[in-house]
Amino acid sequence: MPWEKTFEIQDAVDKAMQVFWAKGYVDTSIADLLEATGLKRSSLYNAFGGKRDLFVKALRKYDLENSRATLSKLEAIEDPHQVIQTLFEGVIQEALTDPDHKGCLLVNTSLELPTHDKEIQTLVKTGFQAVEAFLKRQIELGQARSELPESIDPQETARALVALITGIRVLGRGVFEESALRSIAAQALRLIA
Amino acid sequence: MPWEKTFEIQDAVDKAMQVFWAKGYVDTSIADLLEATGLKRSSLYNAFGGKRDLFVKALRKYDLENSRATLSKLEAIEDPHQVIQTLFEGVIQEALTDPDHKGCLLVNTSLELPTHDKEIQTLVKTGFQAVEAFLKRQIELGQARSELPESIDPQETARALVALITGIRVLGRGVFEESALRSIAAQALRLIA
DNA sequence: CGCTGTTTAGACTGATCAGTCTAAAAATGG
DNA sequence: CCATTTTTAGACTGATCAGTCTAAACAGCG
Repeated sequence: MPWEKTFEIQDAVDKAMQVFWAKGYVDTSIADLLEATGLKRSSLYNAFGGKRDLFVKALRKYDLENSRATLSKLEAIEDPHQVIQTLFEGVIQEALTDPDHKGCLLVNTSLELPTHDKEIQTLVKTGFQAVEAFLKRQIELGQARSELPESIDPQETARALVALITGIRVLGRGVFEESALRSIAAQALRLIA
Repeated sequence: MPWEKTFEIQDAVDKAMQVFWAKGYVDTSIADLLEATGLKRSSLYNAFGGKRDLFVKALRKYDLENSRATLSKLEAIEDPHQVIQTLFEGVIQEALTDPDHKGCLLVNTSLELPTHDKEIQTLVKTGFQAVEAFLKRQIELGQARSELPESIDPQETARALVALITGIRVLGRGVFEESALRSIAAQALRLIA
């Protein structure tokens, strides 16, 4: 018990996350998870409770290490306008370069499990709220520094930007081409100009 | 064969559509469809080919009778600005009043079957393109009548509006409250002002 | 009424699913 | 090197899935 195997466990969650991300919750079978993690059936059920619990762990990991980590990195940029532009560029880059077109696990989950599970629902909700709050802060910061116009409403604009990112995430999975996605980003910048 | 039962068939497709819309493709079982349509197993497999074929029929019906029908109705309004505003109001109203938070079947499908099926993929894609083209036409019409500023790019703006609608459709399923959805609509109108 | 072809009723099939359980293996601490 | 505890291997369970098939009911038409 002092001796621990958290390394392998985190690695397994990461592998599981990739599968859930690519195939969605329902389409991912235990067999898929066993293959991806390399774990054996009993080990998986022993280490995590079952499919749902593993999914929650994977979703938490995604939220922390993909979503929020991205926001943290962006905070290093000083210019708020540049922060938002870079955020949209990153989302578009991900949509264009990912051969599997996985999109965003939080967005995908919000559509797949609309009412099913309270815990997951809350997780998704707070994930989105984090992005909204981040954008609102950046806009306010930009206004305080007179780099963004005072005329725009930070709260409302942040929400619209979240909607646009969500749109890119969904439409980027096969409906829109690169030029269309870039159009969205361009219009997003118009909202903060 | 002269004697026909197209009435009942269309009715069955409609019932099936409601189930697919509410539960998604994978979560809808044949048993669900039998219960909803009132058909018996053999009748369903006889009338339609199977689950996937029935889904395609349901999706086509949705595209025609929900999505495109809405656009047609909106075309009766003369003022393009009013058209777009009414469109957004309608989407928000649907999100707020539907107790099941079903969202939009085309949006839901675009996330559920990203790569699976060529025919469905195309169906979803053209559904979105219809909305984009509609919005582009309205913007151009508004510019021709000098009711909308010449400075905005009809194509780009139309795409951004599609992304915002998609965002509302996704976020309206449980992540955003009424005020947040209204913020998005307000910012959408800023894009055409 | 009786013949023909279609529709219904529902049992059945084989596959797959998530999750459990037992017994062997491995690793710990003494 | 032994005893205790955890981990692994994989057979097994019961449920559910989409889809098939046979036999009975039921049309239409002569």
